Amino acid sequence: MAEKRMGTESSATRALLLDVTERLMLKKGYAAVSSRSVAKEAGVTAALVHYYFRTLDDLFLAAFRREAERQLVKHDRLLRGDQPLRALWEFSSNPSITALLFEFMALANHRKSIRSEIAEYIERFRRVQIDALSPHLEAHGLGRVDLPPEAIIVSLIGVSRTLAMEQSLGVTGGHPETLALVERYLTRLEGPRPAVPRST
Amino acid sequence: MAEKRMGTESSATRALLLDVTERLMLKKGYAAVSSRSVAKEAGVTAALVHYYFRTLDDLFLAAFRREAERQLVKHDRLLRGDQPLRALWEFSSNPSITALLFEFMALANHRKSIRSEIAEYIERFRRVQIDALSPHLEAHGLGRVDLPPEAIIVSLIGVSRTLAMEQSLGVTGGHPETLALVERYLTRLEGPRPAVPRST
DNA sequence: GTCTATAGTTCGATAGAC
DNA sequence: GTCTATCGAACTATAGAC
Repeated sequence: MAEKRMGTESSATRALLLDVTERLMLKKGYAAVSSRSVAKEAGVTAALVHYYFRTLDDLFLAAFRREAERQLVKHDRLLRGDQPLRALWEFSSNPSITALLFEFMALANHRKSIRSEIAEYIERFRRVQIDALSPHLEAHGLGRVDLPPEAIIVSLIGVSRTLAMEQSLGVTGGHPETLALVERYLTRLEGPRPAVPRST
Repeated sequence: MAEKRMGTESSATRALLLDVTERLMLKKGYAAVSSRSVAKEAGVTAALVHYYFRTLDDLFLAAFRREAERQLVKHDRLLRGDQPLRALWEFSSNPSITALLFEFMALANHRKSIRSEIAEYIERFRRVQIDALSPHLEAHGLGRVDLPPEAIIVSLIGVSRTLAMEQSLGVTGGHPETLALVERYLTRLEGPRPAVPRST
């Protein structure tokens, strides 16, 4: 059987469809993404969406990969600065990135092909974090057996993502105390927050 | 205009529909919940679902409330034991409860009526946690200004939920080190894990 | 590269019979 | 309390014209 026609990776329309998909996921959730809703928002027809992405899963996967690669680049750059732990905290506190990751995780929970892709990327981010931060933390005498860099990183990310998610729901109980604790911890390790925040 | 007919709160069928809704959310995600899918799984017709719950939002809300109230009872009991912090850790590490909460949060992100209900319950859980744990932690000299109970609780929950979620995706990077760290921390504060785990 | 047209599903919600 | 029947809408995906 012959191959179905398909759009190329470099197409501007394809990029637009991915933009729209991301926007729609953030604003209305993954369940609001359909070939029709994406097409309408992009000003094209649903058939064209299927021309670039055979199935909806392909569309989700492409959107996830593109954003993950973008974030990996940004992530790498931040971790090479002089306050990598603080940078990691701020990176994983980003509300819209957290919300988007959350949508993809919710989606992944019930779609095999997407789950394995997301798991792979999370592991990849984590390896980069551990590689970048281990020497830095050990220089502060924090690589000790009872406080390994892996545990510091996972905890920091767990707390930041939880705060971000709860905040987007409007929950604030215990947040000020937790933020203050993290801030003291980061200051002790890497000094105070710079007067001019690092650029995004 | 006259009131629409509606089922009563005490109906066994109503309870069954809530059971099915919960099961379906866990297994296939909230997007797989429809009046038809719930009806089919419960062995009734879609019209009957609408007889008990006027809209799908009503169904979701009822399912959330019922489960939240159940968990509040369990939560209360656990926090009154002799290792409340460890109990809180285990409580919020429960994979299926975490997965279900996650589904509801994903749903809530884009449905106003559900969002406010979830936010309210999270705040309620947190107040109970703070009230129960503050005296306990202060007895261990941990209520100090620089390490308030609120921050300990939020951090512990953030880490446990993140580990649970990642685990369900198949991510394990940094988990062993983090689990070991938490275990050492809990042991230092409340002693070792009991030989026979507390019952659920 | 983009469209129209269409097949085949599934959905939310209601009216009204039993 | 539960069902059948139904409206009107939205959905995925494809074939084929332009």
